[in-house]
This record gives sequence, structure tokens and C-alpha cells, in this order.
Amino acid sequence: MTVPTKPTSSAQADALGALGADLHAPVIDWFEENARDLPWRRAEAGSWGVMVSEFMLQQTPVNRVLPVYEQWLARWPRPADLAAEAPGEAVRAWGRLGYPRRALRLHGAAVAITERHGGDVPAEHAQLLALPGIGEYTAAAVASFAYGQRHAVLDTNVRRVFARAASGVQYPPNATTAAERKLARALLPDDERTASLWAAASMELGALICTAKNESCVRCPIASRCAWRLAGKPAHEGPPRRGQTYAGTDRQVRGRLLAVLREAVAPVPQSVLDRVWEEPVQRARALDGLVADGLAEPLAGGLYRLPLA
DNA sequence: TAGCCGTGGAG
DNA sequence: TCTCCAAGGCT
Repeated sequence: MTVPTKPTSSAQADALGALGADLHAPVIDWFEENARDLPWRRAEAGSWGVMVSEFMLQQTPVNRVLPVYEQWLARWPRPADLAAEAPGEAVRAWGRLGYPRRALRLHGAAVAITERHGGDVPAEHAQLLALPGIGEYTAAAVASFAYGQRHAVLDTNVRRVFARAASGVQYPPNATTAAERKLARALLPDDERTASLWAAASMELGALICTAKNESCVRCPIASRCAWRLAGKPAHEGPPRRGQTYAGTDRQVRGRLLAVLREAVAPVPQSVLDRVWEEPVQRARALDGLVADGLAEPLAGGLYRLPLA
């Protein structure tokens, strides 16, 4: 007598399991034929290379990450190498990738790895999650891509693929829902090897084929099973997905201020920073924000620089 | 949890 | 020109 291993007897869960089984092979086969040759996918990248790439790829396109990634790994081939530097050097090397707090967090993660993990990127999901700048997605991605573990890796690409293929809608919800996590787990292959391939493959499918706009169903390996396509590709319903305005925001001002600090070799006088933005209240708020975030360091005499510690 | 946090390319 | 979007995390 075999005892059921599934915690639920839900027919829906069984149906999803069956759907997953139908999708795995075509998506993984497609991936092995069409995957981009990205440096962090090569064996030589190692777990540190994978982790660095994941930080840089948070909200930043692959093409822009590539050159910075190469320089970063050449300069800091191990976590301890980065940990030995001032955090401001990480911010400087980050260049114009955007969201420079990621650079600070990556530096902080390198310090923590050096202090708590003997200089090796931890393999356990919980330990990864405890590092600064690593959330649910990145922890799963590093554990899966660097260590071949079985995790539901839910990024914006995968969420879109699942929304379409399984749920039959054009776009996933704004924020990741419990239902999405459940779906991702239900679709996850049982064995580690296949699961980690599936994670990378489903993500690549979303990045290259099942894109947000101008999706290419004719090249999609699971078009014949896609619920959204079979339903006639109905347009997104509900509230418009909020767009981010940028011009005139504090973010723009912060960006300008930090650009000056990044390019300066010596501490910068307040008067120089003042030139980047006309409106004084917003300008001051932005600068204060950078200091509060640890991205800028105020010195005596109204001077500012990237953080030394 | 909704809002904040950069930047630049594509259509 | 303008809108949308790109391997999220944090509070």
C-alpha cells in the first residue's frame, strides 16, 4: 500500500502537475537549443559570479549589465576581494546600472559572506535570504543556478510565462501573490537537475519569446498548450499597470547628485552639487536621502564623497 | 502593502 | 516626444 505523498487531494493540484509535466520537456529542449551564451552561465562564473549577476540584473537589462559584470569580476574575483574595499568603490564601479543601493547591498553581502561563511557564497536558501539585497527571488536563483537546487524561481519573466500558459491571462498581478507561488511550486519538476533547468529555461522563454510586448508565439515551444493563446490572447483587464514617472522626481535628482560623486576623485563641495538641480528644497531632500542611505558621506566644510565605510 | 529606489533603449 | 519596460528588495 502506498501512502499518498501529496498533502492535498485537490484535483486542481493534479491537473497542474500534469500541465507541468507537459511543459517541462518542450521548454527545456528549447532552452538547450536557444539559450544565450551569458558569462554567468558558464562554469567558470562560479557561485560568486552568479550572485553578482543576479544583483546587477535586478531591474536592469542584460546588455547593460554585461560590461560592468566583466569588470566587476576581474577586479573582485572573490567575495573577500570586494569586502576588503570601501563600499564607495562598489558604488563607483556600479556605474550607471541604476539603483545604486544594490551596489551597497552587494558590498554588504560580500562582507557578510567573508565574516560568516568563510568567504564562500552560502548554498542554503535561508542563509542566502539573510544577506543584504537578497530577497525571495535572488535566493532561489542563486541556489538553483549556482548550486543546482530545486526552487521555484519566480521572476518577472517566469510570472508572465505562467500567467499566460497556465492562467490564460496576458499579465501577472502587480505584486507576486500566494497563488502564483503555489502555481510555481506545482509546476516545479520533482528532481533537482530538471528543476534547475526548468527554472533557467522558463525564465529564458519569458525573456526571449514570451515577452511583455510583441510576444513571439510562432517561435514558442508551448504555444499549443498555452491557455492565453488558446483563449484568443485576451487583452489585460483591470487597473492599468502603473507606469513609473521619472522626470522631476527625487530619483532623478539623486541620480544626478550621485553621478557627480561617482566621477569625482576628491570630496565634492556642496556648491558643485548645487548645480545639478535648480530647486533647493528638493535638492536638499535628495542629498539627505543619499546620506541616509549610506550612498554619500558628508564631511566637514560642506564636502561630500562616496562612502568610505 | 503600496510606494520608493536609476537608467537608458525600444517602439 | 513619450510611454513602457528590464533576472527586485526594502519598508
